Amino acid sequence: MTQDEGTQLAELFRLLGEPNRLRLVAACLDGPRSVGDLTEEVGISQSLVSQHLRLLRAGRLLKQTRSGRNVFYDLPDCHVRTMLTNMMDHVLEPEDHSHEE
Amino acid sequence: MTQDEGTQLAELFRLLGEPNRLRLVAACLDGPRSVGDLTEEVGISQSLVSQHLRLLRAGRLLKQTRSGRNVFYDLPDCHVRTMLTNMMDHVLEPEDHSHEE
DNA sequence: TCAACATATGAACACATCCTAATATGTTCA
DNA sequence: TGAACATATTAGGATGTGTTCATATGTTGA
Repeated sequence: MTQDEGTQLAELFRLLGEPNRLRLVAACLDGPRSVGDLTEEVGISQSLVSQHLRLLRAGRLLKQTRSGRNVFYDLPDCHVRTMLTNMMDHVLEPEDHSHEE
Repeated sequence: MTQDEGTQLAELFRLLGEPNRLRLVAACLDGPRSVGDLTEEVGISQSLVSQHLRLLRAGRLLKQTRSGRNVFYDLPDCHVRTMLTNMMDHVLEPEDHSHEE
């Protein structure tokens, strides 16, 4: 892992390292969600949702699509979707301690 | 993903979301490293290395083993190792944009 | 065009975080 | 025991981050 790769990778983790932001991303894993839906689902203020969505957009973890009055957020491509899904699965799967030292 | 799982998972990502810490963990993926080795490999002060190692220990991403004057850091079990290795692989693998919208 | 809705932005504050410098703790060997 | 080495801790300052409140922008339908 080069110095630069490390910095980029850390930036990705940093974005996912805030509970509200992680929930926003997780909520989009099953398909596009409007800001209103996300606000309700995550249970924080609309303003705060928007602030976090801006960061996630800037980090290319979510993309924005307007449809009428609503703006929908979704993962930008299948690579990111696969990566995040796998990361979630790995981290959330029940731990097997049988091989611990 | 429950509220609580989200918080725990975010905490893991937060720890990996700092470049120096991420490099410390990455440096341990190939096997135990002494604090001295890590200090040299990551290129930051010994004090700072220790500070970050403490956080990684607290978050159970690394475990500590003393051997004489040296203290070695290593991943605590194969689950964590597998998880981190996969995460690195996924994130660092060259992106395939052919299916982007 | 105007009101109502949906989302985004800007400013400000409290708090967390990273870092450095100095020092403490623990270990080995003479 | 004491000097030298290896690692950990503490305190402090600078900077960053999450949040709220107020307000701006963009969109629809009457």
